[in-house]
Amino acid sequence: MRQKTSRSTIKEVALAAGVSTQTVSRVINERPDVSPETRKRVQEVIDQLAYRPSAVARSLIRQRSHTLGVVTAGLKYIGPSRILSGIASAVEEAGYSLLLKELSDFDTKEIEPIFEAFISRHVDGIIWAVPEVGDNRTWVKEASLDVEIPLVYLTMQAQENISVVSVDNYLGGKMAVSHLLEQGFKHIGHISGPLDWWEARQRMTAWKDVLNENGIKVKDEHSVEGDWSLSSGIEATKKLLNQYPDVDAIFVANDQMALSAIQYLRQNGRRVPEDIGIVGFDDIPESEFFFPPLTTIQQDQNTVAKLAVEDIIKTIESGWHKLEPKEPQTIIVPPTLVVRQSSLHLRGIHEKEVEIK
Amino acid sequence: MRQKTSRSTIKEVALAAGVSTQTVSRVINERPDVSPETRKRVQEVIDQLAYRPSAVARSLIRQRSHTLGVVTAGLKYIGPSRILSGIASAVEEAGYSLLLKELSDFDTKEIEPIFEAFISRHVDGIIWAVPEVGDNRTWVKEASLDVEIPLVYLTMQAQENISVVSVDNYLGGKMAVSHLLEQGFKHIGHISGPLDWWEARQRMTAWKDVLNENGIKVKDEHSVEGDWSLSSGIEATKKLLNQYPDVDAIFVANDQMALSAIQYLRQNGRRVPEDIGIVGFDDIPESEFFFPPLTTIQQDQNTVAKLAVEDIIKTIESGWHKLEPKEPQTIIVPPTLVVRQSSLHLRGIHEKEVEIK
DNA sequence: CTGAAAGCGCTAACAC
DNA sequence: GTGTTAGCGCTTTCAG
Repeated sequence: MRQKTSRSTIKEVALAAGVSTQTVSRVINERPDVSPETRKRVQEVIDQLAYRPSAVARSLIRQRSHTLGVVTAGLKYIGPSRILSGIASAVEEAGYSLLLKELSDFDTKEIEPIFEAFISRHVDGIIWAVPEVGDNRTWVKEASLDVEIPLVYLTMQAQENISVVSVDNYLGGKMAVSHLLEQGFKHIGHISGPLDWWEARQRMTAWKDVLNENGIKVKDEHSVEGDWSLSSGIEATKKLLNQYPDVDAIFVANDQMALSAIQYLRQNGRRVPEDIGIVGFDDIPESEFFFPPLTTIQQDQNTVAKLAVEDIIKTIESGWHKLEPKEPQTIIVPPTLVVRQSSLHLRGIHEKEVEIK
Repeated sequence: MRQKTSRSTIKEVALAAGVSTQTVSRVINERPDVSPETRKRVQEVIDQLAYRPSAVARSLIRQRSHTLGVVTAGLKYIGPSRILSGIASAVEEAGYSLLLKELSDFDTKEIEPIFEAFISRHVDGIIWAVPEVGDNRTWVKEASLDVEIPLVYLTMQAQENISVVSVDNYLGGKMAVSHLLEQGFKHIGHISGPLDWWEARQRMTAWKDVLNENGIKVKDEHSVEGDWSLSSGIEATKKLLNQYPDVDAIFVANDQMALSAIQYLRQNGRRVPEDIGIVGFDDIPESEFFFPPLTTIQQDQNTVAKLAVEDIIKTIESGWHKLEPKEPQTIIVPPTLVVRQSSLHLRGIHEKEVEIK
């Protein structure tokens, strides 16, 4: 028969089992110093009353909530939700709960109240999984100064006194552009993300650096700024073709823009990869099934999430107190180049000849 | 100067302000019965010490946590994350916090521990935002029987004694197929989602019903089951063309499969929409920029999320107790047909002639 | 208007 | 082994 009245307390269990609350506490915490018979009797009562210890009361007395605060932004995009998914399962696995806050705007100033809510709920640690846009990093750093709680940042520029876990965007950019060069492309343009995003700047800098290292002059009109969206991919491509007519390959800062770029190019009589090679960034599910399939840089966001959770929990469980300065960790995860058809120039040339015949 | 020691308590504030903790409590709760001078003095101390009342202690004494438990699954897909995003902002707006659990598997049996964790943390209500797959609904219903907490289900079959907020999948399916008929298509096939999903069955049933109502015989080989993924869209299309050679239009149960279907058709020399019309379901961002742009059914998941949150908070704040049987709410949100090029047969015929000339 | 006392559900520290 | 006492940080009586 089910217990349908309100949640039962340790007192009620104690009463029903004829022991003190302390003994019940010992049983539910699996302490050794309880006689087998007592334990059994208490356990039976617990099962019968469907008693569940109150995590709230425990948090109060233990000054530990076994809860992590997680801040995200842009959940409607695929990247942030994949990260959150990774965080959620890692947190779960570690036996913690997850208190979620979503920032409605990337560079919002509602950072204070978020920290306050977390503190007031006694979270044991905070994971800041908001992309670095504009100077939101500065605000967070500011706001986090009087937070005496372990804090890890995701996808943010590594810096002193701050623990960061991130994919190596710069390396990814280098891999993409080097690959295009190896394929024999000579005039490699770039469609960047919004340049107030740190990730976008990293990818763009990598593009410039690789070209420079290979003795290729980079001019301003060789790149166009997009905003990550499909529609901006079309606009940017149009503009780039215009201001850089010689372009024979484009490193596009994310897959969505790359996909719409390909679409636009094909509709305008440019073949991919024969006329123009394309490399994207992210490896979204669509990329593999596009025509032509998109060469791209794969970010292992699951690993990033796991590492961040592991790191913060290690800090928590080591009993770190803000008083001692902590040694911040910087973990950079390398991305992977996934080669598909959209960038295969060498082979593309042959296909071209065959088709033309 | 910043306060760098550990969190301050109401006691410390009281001491520093020379009043009792009770008075401090009155100030932070904005009770009227405090003299202006006292209030001011206390407020100053609060600001100076950066005092934040402990939500944990409050939850304990008030037996209300101002926290909602939310369960999702499949966060790596775009649909669930959009819903979660809507939930998160609605919850925030209502002044609640959000405790998140992700089910690793749609038909997992780890439901019990999730409820237990929520109960133990004294959540005021639970939002079950996991798609109905297989008989997971039954398990949840089972597990929720002894949960004396307001509970709302998202995207689930409406039923007795359960509050449900959902998009009208059946209506969406009808809109899609009716639209294709109006466009003059005669042989409308269907690529469904996995049929252990309730949503997939709803959409499929609608397809059948509309055809039947219009005197069209539906045979088994007129539909193929996919699994929502891009790759399954290709497989399913191949199979459908094979077993239903006359097919001149396809209602595809989600946009991802629709996109890869279009891709496959075009690569195999079938023009969309001239030879085959396509309608999808979901309206993902890509659909608008595809070639041809995809006609689809738009689900307003944000509205669904908002309604669910509003409903549960209303129940909570009405002081509902499980003892009284509650009158469950069923809210069905209608979807919208978004017409783009992929389904325009009437116009398509003219274009065809023009092109051929 | 303000304070003292009691207690939310649990556990730590000590007694027995 | 088990019970008693005290108290986590706050709010709710109820006096004054």
